[in-house]
Amino acid sequence: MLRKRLRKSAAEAGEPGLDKTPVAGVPAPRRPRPPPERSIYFTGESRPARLGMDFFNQPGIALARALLGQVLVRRLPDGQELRGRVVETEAYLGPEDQAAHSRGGKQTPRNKGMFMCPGTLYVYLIYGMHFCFNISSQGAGACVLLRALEPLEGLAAMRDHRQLRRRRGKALRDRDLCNGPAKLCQALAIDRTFDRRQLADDAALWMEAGAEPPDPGAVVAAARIGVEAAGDWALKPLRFYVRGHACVSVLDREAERRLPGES
DNA sequence: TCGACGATGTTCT
DNA sequence: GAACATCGTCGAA
Repeated sequence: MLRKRLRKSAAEAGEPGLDKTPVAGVPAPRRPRPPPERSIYFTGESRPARLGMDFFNQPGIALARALLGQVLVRRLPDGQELRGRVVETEAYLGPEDQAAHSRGGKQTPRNKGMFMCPGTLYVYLIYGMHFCFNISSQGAGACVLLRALEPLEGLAAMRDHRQLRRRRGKALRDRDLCNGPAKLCQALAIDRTFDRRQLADDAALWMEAGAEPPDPGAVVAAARIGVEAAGDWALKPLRFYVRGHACVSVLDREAERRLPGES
């Protein structure tokens, strides 16, 4: 009962309009902004196009890289839109990948979304209390896990959502709102009801083209997180993140040193 | 800032 | 009954 009340109040707390609060330690977004006195909602300026099926229909590794810099949008029931730029992903390659839920071609009611068409969401509960958010890619049983976002818009609502589970009232830094797979789900109010929905045509959740992709030379390929039991597959560089970005969940200094141009 | 640890409940063997 | 693609808190440094 109390929990229900808390959820409701958080959903109602979001303020409409753009939240221009910059993220500490993050270069200012390069997305062109309208003059301050003119809201984009009243100028007729259109938002970037939603990414369609064609975008998601690429192999897991390619999609994991291509998602960096794109913008995830969550429209709340009250109409407010939350936006975050993707800064960290992990590719799961399907039956051969010993770290994937689809390893060995295993298909269960839970992981069905992994086997559905590219752009299908696979949202699952982990450790009994957290949700993780995946996007199906090309190839049966292959998908991409979103691990971290840079909050762009609707930070107040994100903070409210994130604060629900925390005992102490200490305010979260902007960079801590979405820097983990379960954190971003919590901040954007993404739960299991989104499982198996289509990112290409859903009314409450979609992906928009980012202003510009990260410099390919700034994308770190590192081992995935939390899959130590997967043997050799745990070591493969299938996690991708934007080097130097404050919102990345886990840094891999060794992998960063392997980047071209690094000594 | 980092490491240890407990919370929590679904899913699968 | 064990495993689990995590997170928040606390105490030590």
